Amino acid sequence: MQTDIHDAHNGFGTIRVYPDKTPIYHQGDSATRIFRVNSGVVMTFRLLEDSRRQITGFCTEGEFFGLSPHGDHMDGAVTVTSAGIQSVSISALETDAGLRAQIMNHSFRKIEDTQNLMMTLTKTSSEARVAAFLVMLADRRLRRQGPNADGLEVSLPMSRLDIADYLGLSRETVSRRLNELKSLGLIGLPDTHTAQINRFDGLRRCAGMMAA
Amino acid sequence: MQTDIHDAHNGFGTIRVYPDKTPIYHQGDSATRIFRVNSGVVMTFRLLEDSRRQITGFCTEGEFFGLSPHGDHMDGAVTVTSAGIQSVSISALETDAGLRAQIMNHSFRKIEDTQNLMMTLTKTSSEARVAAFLVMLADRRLRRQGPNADGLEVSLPMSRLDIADYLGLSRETVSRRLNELKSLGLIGLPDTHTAQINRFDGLRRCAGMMAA
DNA sequence: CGACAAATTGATGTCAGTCAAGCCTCGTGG
DNA sequence: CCACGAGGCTTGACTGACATCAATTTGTCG
Repeated sequence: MQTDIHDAHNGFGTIRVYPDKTPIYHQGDSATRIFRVNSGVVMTFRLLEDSRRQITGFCTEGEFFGLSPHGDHMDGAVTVTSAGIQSVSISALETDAGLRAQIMNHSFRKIEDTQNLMMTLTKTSSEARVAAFLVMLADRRLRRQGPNADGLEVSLPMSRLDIADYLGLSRETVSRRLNELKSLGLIGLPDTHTAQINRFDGLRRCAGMMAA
Repeated sequence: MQTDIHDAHNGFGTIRVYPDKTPIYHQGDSATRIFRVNSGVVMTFRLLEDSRRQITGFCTEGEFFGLSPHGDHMDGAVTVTSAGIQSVSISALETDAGLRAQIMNHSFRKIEDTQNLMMTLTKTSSEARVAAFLVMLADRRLRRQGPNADGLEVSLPMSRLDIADYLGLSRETVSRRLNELKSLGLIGLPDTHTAQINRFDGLRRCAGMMAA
């Protein structure tokens, strides 16, 4: 029996690997499947008429995306890096109680995450937002790796513009604030797509709240 | 048999009427019940350490609130006006499939609403936000009443500060933009807590996008 | 190695926040 | 019935943070 990726199953429907910058689905497409990131990074985003963009999330291993209330996707999804993605037909929700519970749990968490993001975007300075972004990535990595906080390197596979569209800033401001955090000694930037966390506590404090 | 409000049932647990400005639950409380607005207006909000506040929603007739992923409420809830509120134990989710479906549907819609709010807060001018807020209230009313768009009066039971904390603005800016929309002829303000929609299309256009 | 895209850096403008003062409304008590 | 007071709303002047525009520099991929 050949292992056609379209037919490969491991308890959550078909599995497939996509190269980076590949659209998984488009905003407005009818939603027939539910997706889960197996490896790599996927970002979801919403577009406005005038081509403005809000990135609604960066999904990594284990996270679901593509959940839609009615027929249509309210966001689009694209791989940031090469990514392994599992998917299952939406109809599986009706039969599989375990999956349903998992999705429900994920939905609640998603609401919380979205509200957290909203708080960050509306109540904090550009510096705090960039710091919060780095803290989020670092936390995510720490959850999977050991708790060696300081000295940790996190990868930033997305472009500055992607970060900007996630944080509601301009790409210039993202650049400025990153270099500001660097000159404060909180982080290092060995190369454009890597950040080194020097003082995690300081970064957290920065993310929490910062008047100026 | 006496109709103790605590024991009154109509298919969705107990019913109770609260006066205005009454807390229903507090942020951080353990979540044991799910709520549904029967009449009146309830607002949910999240607080930050330094007493900043983000209002996450104004709930009216038929809307659920108080859904929490884990044990604790991630937001607080207060009545804006006098309000009739139904509630049911969270354990009913396990037994009642219909309720579960309803809640699930609501959760998806909530994610969408929250993302929409986020778009509004991060991508639009203060004028557009205030216009969008009025459009939302008007739409909500139109869904229940006839489709006589223009001339419609919507009530603003919440304070200017509440609106500001919903839209991520200062109370002064809310005030300024409301009066601006008034002098543009799009709305009328017969009194502080009432807005009259004069040109609904214009208001929509304003809400959609506005450079200046 | 060369060309194009992305990122940085600098200069300037603008929108909304803050501070401060005045107004209007409503409830209270004389 | 009216005077007073308190809280919420409005209006104005000023400030500041981030966007925008523009020019380099750096990075990447053929």
